[in-house]
Amino acid sequence: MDIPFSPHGNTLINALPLEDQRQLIESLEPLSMQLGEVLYESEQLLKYVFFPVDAIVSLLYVMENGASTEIAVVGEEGMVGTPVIMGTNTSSCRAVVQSAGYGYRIRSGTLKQIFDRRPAVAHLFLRYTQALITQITQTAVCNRHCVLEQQLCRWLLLSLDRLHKTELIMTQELIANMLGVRREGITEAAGKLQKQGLISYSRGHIHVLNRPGLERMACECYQVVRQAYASLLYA
Amino acid sequence: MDIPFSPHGNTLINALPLEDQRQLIESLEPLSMQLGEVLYESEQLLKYVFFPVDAIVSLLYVMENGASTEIAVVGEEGMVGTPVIMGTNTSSCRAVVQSAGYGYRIRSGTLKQIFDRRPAVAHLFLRYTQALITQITQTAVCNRHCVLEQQLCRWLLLSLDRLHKTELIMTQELIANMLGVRREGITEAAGKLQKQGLISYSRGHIHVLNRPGLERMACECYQVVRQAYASLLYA
DNA sequence: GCCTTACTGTGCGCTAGCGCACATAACTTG
DNA sequence: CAAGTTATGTGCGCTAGCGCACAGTAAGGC
Repeated sequence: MDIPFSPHGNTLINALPLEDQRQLIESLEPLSMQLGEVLYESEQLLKYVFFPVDAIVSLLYVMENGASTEIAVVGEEGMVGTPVIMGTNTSSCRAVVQSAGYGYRIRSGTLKQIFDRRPAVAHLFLRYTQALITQITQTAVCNRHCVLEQQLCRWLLLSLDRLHKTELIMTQELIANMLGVRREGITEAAGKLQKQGLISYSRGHIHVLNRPGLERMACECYQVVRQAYASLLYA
Repeated sequence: MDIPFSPHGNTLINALPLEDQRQLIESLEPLSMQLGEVLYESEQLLKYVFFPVDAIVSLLYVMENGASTEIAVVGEEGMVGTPVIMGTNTSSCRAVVQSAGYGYRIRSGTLKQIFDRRPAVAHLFLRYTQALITQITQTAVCNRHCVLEQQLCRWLLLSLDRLHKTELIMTQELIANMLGVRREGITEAAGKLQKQGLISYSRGHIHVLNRPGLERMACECYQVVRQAYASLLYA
């Protein structure tokens, strides 16, 4: 396969000791992730674990009536399929590609073996999972207490952090599905942000014009999550 | 210490192979947990990990403005302080005793050592943490999409499952703080349940009269969590 | 037994977000 | 470039839950 990988690859993998990294890379398989692609379905056997490079993946819970909520978002800083290392072989969430790009995958069994035999891998991946838990926690809090406009800011910032670009390619419809709200609600909230000169919106293309402003507009939830990921690598 | 422990103790500990169990029990220290007691504060060093026996503990996130949300509830089926085994020494949540009772505690460092050296312990505790993640996930979903009355049912059922009694001792004020809603909202929702003969309420004492009815009234979120914990021990 | 304190019930105006129905407006495809 | 498709903007009535104010009412202390 001939895939134009980002020069930086996946942070989680890069942070491993060289020896462990080599062991892991041997079993990695590059793949391209299309917008909307479902990496795994809820309650389905997790055949692979994924490491995004320049793609973003959403962990989405879908209710019986079709209502959905994004529980967390994963990019180049993490992995998709943490239940595998936790010793479970299914997830209650669906994993959907939210921003197309590239990444790696590895067979669940292979990863679990490496995880069990290599303490440094176990240590780092568990710490990552803890950061993910913090993100899920803040999603729960934010869903309860923050107004839509703030939630949108948090969501945009989390996506920005994982894309390293100022342009996001996503429709309001898509964002609404992720946040579990009406599309019209996003139109309104995004309109306000645009009026304040923080973003510019046009048919599926969002340009972030003033990131610090966006951060000031977001609720505290964003900073909590950011902090959790920032401290991940320093211990 | 002479504490009247429940005959059954903590499920998580009981499920360990005898050898591992003995190792763990050596370092356990019994303690009584008072209603409202804070086992650990958010962002504070986790000195101990706790194993409730007949107490229930809430993991509570408190926002800057004082608004709170319960993220998960832990009883005799689990442990309080999972971040320790994940390799982090703080939590973004506060742990508060929601129903008084007894339990054990163990020094974080000691537990981490046992976790690192005993694969069976690691395996079980990680599986538990995954079930906890499912609970947090459903909290996020429920906060977004379910009406208060359903959420109250879910919450009552989760508490019941951990108490093995039909009487809960908790005020509406307390429940409101846990769910992150107004006390008046609980008055109204509880009133409806009472009118339907599902519970009877009086000044801090809730009697569950019709558990199956309560389950039918709850949203799907409860069953998802229940299922996650049920399958925990069978693999 | 009285009095304080804690718990619960109720009413009322307000707001955020929902559901629905359209009206535009911009890409895309033939 | 016409036509269909997709994305966004807007309006309107509706509901759940909030914030506040206050009225009962049980429980426990002295």
